[in-house]
Amino acid sequence: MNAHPLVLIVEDEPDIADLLEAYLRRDGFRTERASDGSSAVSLHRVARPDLVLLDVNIPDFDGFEVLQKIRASAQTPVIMVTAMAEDLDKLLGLKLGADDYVVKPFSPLEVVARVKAVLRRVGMQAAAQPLRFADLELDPLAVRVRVGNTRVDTTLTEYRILEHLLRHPNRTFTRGELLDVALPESDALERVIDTHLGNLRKKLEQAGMPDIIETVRGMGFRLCLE
Amino acid sequence: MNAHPLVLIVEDEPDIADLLEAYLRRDGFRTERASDGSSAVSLHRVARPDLVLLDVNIPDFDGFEVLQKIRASAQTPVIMVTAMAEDLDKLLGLKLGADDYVVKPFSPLEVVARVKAVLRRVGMQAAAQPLRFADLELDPLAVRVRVGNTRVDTTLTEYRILEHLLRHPNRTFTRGELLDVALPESDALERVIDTHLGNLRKKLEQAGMPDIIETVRGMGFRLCLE
DNA sequence: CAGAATCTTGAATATTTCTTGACCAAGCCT
DNA sequence: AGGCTTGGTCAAGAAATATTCAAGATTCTG
Repeated sequence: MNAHPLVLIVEDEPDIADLLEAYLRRDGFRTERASDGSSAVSLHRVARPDLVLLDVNIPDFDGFEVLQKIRASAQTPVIMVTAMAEDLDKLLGLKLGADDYVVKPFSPLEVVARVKAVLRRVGMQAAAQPLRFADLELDPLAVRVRVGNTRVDTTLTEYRILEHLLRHPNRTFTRGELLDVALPESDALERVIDTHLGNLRKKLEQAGMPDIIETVRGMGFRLCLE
Repeated sequence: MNAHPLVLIVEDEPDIADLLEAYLRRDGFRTERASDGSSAVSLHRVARPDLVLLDVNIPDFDGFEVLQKIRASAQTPVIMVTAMAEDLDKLLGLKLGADDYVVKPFSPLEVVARVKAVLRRVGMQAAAQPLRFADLELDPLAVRVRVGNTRVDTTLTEYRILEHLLRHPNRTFTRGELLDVALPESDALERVIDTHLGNLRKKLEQAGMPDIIETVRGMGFRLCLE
């Protein structure tokens, strides 16, 4: 089994499928898509996903039937997605054995959380995708930074600041924003950020990656890509 | 948006609605009220509020449905109000659904603070697209200027002046107005603007974009697009 | 509980940006 | 043209802001 679990998204509205795909990929999942019942079943047979996100209302034949057919051949975890609360009743009544349910409208973050929860339950770990820029590599799971082959030993706060900057490249953040991200519960002065950033810069420079973090005088800081 | 943003309060308990209304008005908001789902939707359509404060438990149809119907036609920011922490699950993520949420019992001051925060966030989103004129590009998130591929290194004041001019092309501004925009707290002489503009012009020229800022003798300056 | 690591603070230092005033150039008016 | 007003440029000093450093506080760890 791969370190990056494969999720099969069965959804006929392309916008929603896009959204889910984007969020899942950002968190290190691979995805496949099907937009109707029969292709969902055949894709399941071929791709052997680790989990299926299954909309109830799809053309061809509906989510209930898909679930049934899937379950006939495998115990792949399935999360059902329904547009209406009424469907939920039906689902629960049928006791078909979906592993979880999500009702539209949903937040993609919530869906990702549930996917992770279900996978955890069945004993699989979601892999977070490392963030990269040039030689800089940042691994959210390990909470670790490397530049090329040398590892950079950061503290957690330094890591958080760097991760945030890397997730929003080029954007300028005020000290306040960075403080929120890196030390949410703290009531330290905004100036601590200067210190942490100073330490971070020093470590990055020693690792051979100087000058990535620019200061925007009178505003804050930004990570400069290019 | 008006100087006094309009908030639609959807709440079936008159006491609570009164309270919210009082606090919001005291802070310069205009308010409208609806006490059930269908009137909420129609009022939203007619009044076009800048923000909706939406209780989940209301008669007719519930807050989630109202949110859905509102979102079907507009991106009006919505803050959900719920009585129970359990509902929160559904609200979390904030990406597809509401912009923020509040759990009862709440302090009206907190609610007002969140209303302001959300409006600020939305206002910033409007400001988030890069401004362009020909090869000139100005990115408000990054707080950075480029001409074609070369970056132009401006100070924050220079940036602010340029942004303001770019947001109101062709309009002539007095030195006083530009001073207000770029250095609101300062009590410097108006002539500082000459210096800052001079520096800005020099930098723009070096980047290959000369003569965009015209001087209007006896008046001030303008950015000339045509 | 001790030791280590990390976070926080304030002071000293360094850097950038702002402001001013002087001087020169350009436009405007009679 | 000549004088007067307004704008441009420059450089030096002032002010604001960032960086560094070291020491104390706090939190984590064994």
